[in-house]
Amino acid sequence: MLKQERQEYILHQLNLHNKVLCADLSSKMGVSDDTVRRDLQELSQEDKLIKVHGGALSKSFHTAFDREMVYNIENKNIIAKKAAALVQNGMYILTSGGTSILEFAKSLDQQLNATFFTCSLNAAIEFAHHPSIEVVMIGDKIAKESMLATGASAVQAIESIQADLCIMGINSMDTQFGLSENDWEVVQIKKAMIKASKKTVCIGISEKLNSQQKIKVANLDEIDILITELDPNDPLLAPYKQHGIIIY
Amino acid sequence: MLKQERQEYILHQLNLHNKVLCADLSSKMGVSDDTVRRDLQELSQEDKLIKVHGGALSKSFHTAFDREMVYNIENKNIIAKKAAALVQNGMYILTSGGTSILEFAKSLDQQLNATFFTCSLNAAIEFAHHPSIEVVMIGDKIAKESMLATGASAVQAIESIQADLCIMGINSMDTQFGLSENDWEVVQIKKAMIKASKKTVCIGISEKLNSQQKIKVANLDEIDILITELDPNDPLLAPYKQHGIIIY
DNA sequence: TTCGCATTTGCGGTTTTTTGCATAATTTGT
DNA sequence: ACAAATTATGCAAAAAACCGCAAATGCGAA
Repeated sequence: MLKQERQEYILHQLNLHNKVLCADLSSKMGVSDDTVRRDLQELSQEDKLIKVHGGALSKSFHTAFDREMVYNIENKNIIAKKAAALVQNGMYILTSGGTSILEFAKSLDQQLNATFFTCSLNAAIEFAHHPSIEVVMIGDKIAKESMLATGASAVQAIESIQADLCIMGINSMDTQFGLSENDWEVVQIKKAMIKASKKTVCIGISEKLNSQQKIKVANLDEIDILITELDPNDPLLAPYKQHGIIIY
Repeated sequence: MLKQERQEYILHQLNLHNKVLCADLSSKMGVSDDTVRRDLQELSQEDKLIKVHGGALSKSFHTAFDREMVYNIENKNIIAKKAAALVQNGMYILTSGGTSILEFAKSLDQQLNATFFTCSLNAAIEFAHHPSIEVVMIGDKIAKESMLATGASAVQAIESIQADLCIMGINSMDTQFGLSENDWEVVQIKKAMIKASKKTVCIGISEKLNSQQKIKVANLDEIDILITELDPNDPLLAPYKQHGIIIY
């Protein structure tokens, strides 16, 4: 077994189990403990994993959080305020989940009277804190990573709604591929939401722009409005403007 | 189990329960008391927790000290553990919301494989933190005070379920009036849940016993099991036992 | 292919870390 | 104050990591 091969295998196992044991690896790969140790040491130096006595732990599980998180909250706040301005009394609004949406929920005018539909547990809670708006949770099996209700029943429920606005946090957007996601179930939900709304608003920090993921949610022509933290005239947004999307 | 893994597990448990017992940890993780003690000592030196006799306390919790709170949380923990013991692999379980249910969710065995249905946003989130159980959120209009989905659609959804167990936090219970609540919408949900389950388990601190509220949820004969923080032989529970309810 | 060179790998011996146990000391609750 | 439970301490065995070296392997060039 080649060195590269081994190291890829180690990282693969680490993604699967979040932990690997030196002894396991050496017997599985048919090499000596020392070799495994050296592999782990290298990978650790490359910052790919965390080496511990007896094996290694996945890095993603341990850290991975709250570095740029803090930085982005400011931007998300700018976005949230712009989005909140679009909401008017009496509207029926579908929303996805995600941190941008949570900020949006916090930014809503306290006098606002509107009805929000969402599949996201966290978003539902945030909306429910608001004094006057109505919140409808769309239920189904919960996808744990995203805390989103997904499945046929949720899609059906969404299909039975005629909303004025769909406010959607974006993961990836691109002039070629449009709006895309990595999770098939979530994609089904988002597609249904867009279909069920008169207008679709995408919100997200500009980092998410010009990137794509595996599964397409919608073409750009299905998107009506795009909100980022940038100035509407920022050149980064020009290509989207050319596709007929209104930028705020 | 690796050392770092153990320590992360300890901190995780501490976030969940605000308190851990040496003995609990050693049996859960399959290591000796001494090892756990040494782990706690290290974590304590790193300022990650506060070590006390018999276990450790969460740092954040210790600062905000509230006698009443602590007292009730301890009781709710006792209740939660008893309730968790009733759940077996493969079961379909309906649950209501409330703090007792949240504690119950935290106390579930990490290896458990079961499916939980709930109308409570908070409960759904808590269940979804569990590594292996399935969570189904039953959606509808959110009642803000209780963060519960209520309404005809939710009731219908519940009616289409055949659950093994219904675990219900109680607000008021009484030998005369049975189980009662103040919110009409919530009552509809709870009634539907009891009807949809083979067995109904009521959980709640003993304070809630021998009190009644405006609207009846169920007669005592519809309740199979009652769990409080008290010893099953406590005289306070005797009248309920006489009504054929099993006490844990 | 074959040769030479750099890298990689395995092994023996040593050091360090970790863990569990026994016993003594301490704390807790009654 | 006493009995039970919890903790500290010292110690020994096992596991893992480290070190240096020689053999093996991979790789590029002749």
